[in-house]
Amino acid sequence: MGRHREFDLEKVLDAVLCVFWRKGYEGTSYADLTEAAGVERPALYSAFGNKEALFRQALARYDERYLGYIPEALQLPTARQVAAHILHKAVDLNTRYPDHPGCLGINGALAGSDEAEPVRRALIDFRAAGQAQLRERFERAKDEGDLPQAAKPDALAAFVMAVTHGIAVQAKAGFSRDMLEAVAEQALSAWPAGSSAPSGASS
Amino acid sequence: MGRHREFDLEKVLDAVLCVFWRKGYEGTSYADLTEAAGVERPALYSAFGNKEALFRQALARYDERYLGYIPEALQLPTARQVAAHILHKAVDLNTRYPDHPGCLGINGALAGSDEAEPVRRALIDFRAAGQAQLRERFERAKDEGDLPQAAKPDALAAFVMAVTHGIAVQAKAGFSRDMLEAVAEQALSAWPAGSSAPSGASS
DNA sequence: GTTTTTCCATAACGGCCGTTACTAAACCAC
DNA sequence: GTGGTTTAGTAACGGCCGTTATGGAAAAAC
Repeated sequence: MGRHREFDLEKVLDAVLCVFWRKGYEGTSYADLTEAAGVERPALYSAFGNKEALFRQALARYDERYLGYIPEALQLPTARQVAAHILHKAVDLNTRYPDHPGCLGINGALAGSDEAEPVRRALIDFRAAGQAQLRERFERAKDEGDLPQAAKPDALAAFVMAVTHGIAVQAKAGFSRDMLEAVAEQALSAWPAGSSAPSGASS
Repeated sequence: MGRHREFDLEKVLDAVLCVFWRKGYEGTSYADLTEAAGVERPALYSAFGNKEALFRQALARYDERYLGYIPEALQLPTARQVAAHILHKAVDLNTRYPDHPGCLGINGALAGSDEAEPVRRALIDFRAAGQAQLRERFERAKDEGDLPQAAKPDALAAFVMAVTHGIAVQAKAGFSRDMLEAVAEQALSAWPAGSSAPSGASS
């Protein structure tokens, strides 16, 4: 039934993802995308739909390829370890690729024209989902005595996310990995102590 | 000699500033600007120069009109008070105007097309200048014993800025003021204690 | 081998971008 | 009042945007 596709869908999506990561959603043009992917415009349209659909698929791939450390972190025994794991992995992710520093969720769309509002909304929801996972994990920690009864899981989750976002902003500004590690360490130095740690030592 | 300007330069700049604040640099078009300012395009060009020059003047006005709390904070007696003042005022600034939440420095340009790189650079320098002020202030605090000898002023300054940036990102995502206050408080809860506080109680 | 279906690529679409001639109007100096 | 000068507003510029119609090449079906 007809001609075969001549390019690798995943490779193209990876190339597209890197461009979005570096230039944001609105800052990326189809000229950028075709150059990076080695595929002409109509092929991108037929394979992924329009620009917004393409970005959403790139975001999903970003999640599965680069954000695996979050579910990883959520399974650690103590809340502090969860936070530490997320913060340090975020530092690493934000500085690992000099060609596209920072993270897609922050770089992609903070401000921009009205037309891109749905995409910004998608990114906000994306971050909110991660934060909700974190909050639930901290609620469990509170039940387990790993966080003190006075701890506010939603505030702690928001704090960890805020530091993560701040790190992303600074990574995009060119901060060194060491400096970002120091930021993460400082954020952790005030972590509330619970009455009992379920298992393992702190990271 | 010649015709008089029919509009108030400062009012126009304020209107322009609010648009940039809300939509970022690249996301703002001259159609947006003329509508908000009530002034036609050529008038903006003759009064402020091109779009980049206009943005830079808006940024300067943002500094003098909304970031006065930073020099204010730098004069407080203890480093912790400095950090607390900045964090809480940042929360306030980021949530005070529902029409343009977040802060101009973050909203303005995190990612975008290559053409806007000079503007992004200007914003990065802008933030770096603030961070350098903070670092110098913390170095003084270390000399005064207000911060422990082991404290790293540059890391502390980067941390305060990171939390500030994270708060800006979250404000733009619609977080409540209370939640952002909780984030700021959590950031402060780990503040390193010095051997002596020069004067006054902690905020 | 012909037909049919699918994909690739050139090229073009209308629309908005930032920027600027150009013309008319308003003001000062004389 | 007249001339010189600065501003205001209309309208247009070339260029890039995201998107798509179109025609030819390639592979499967018969």
